[in-house]
Amino acid sequence: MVYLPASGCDLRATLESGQVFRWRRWGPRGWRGLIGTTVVTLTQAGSLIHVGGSAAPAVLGPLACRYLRLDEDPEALLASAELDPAIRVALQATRGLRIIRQDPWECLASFICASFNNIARIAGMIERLCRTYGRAVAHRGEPWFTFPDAATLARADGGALRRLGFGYRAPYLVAAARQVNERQVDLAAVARLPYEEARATLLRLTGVGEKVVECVLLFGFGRFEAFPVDVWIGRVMRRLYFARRGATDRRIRELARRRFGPSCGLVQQALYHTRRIF
DNA sequence: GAAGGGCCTTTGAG
DNA sequence: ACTCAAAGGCCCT
Repeated sequence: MVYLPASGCDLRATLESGQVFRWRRWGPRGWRGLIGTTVVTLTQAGSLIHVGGSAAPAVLGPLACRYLRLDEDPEALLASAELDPAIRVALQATRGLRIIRQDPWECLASFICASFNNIARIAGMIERLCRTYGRAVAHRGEPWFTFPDAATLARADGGALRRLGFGYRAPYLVAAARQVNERQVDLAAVARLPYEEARATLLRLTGVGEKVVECVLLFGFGRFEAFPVDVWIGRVMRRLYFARRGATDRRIRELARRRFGPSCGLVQQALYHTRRIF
């Protein structure tokens, strides 16, 4: 077990803001889940974060630090943004919310499942996906399951996924897994591309459209220029900046990019989580 | 090339 | 039991 300085990170806001779907409450201030193949328990202890799990302390510390982005200061990004009062309120209400560094493939697959869906159901779907196709990792006598890799899901049967409750997303997920597995879209290469090229490349994936691609760029590739516009972000942004005028999601995203610059992703997640907690 | 509409599966929550 | 809405994408005008 290890203690890390929280550096302002609030675990609840970070883990329960809809960027990840696999963490479960563990005790009064804790969450348990997996980072890669390691079972990890994170506990908020004031200005410290306690890290336990199925690996040596020397591994757990850096793993959690990187995952929670404790090595970065979000305030630095916000310094150059144009923040009106409504945005400041959202940032204040969700203070401590970090953008997690997720595995690109897990993030991609998760957000393909997220389309026209709700978070409770997404979590259930992903849990069944991992139990069915993931690898069992024993931790203190309990089995936990890793997120299945692209090669495994590329061999999965669409019908089987439908029976797991994936609905019309089942064929999307299998198709995307094949594209990734066959390197039609090389995620490692995408990580090195400039934003616009990375975006265009990811959009070739089945089941990835204008909204999901922004989520993957933000949560999976750490591109803070991304600004996912879902139904809720669309509503609040239209109310704030497009009074009595209809605005397409594209226009909203473009306004956000101009206004919030490199902190787009942070502002978006603050707005999104604000409507979830109120 | 941009924008709008119909259709698609399932289920958690009220 | 019934209804509603959900971190949308695809395909066609």
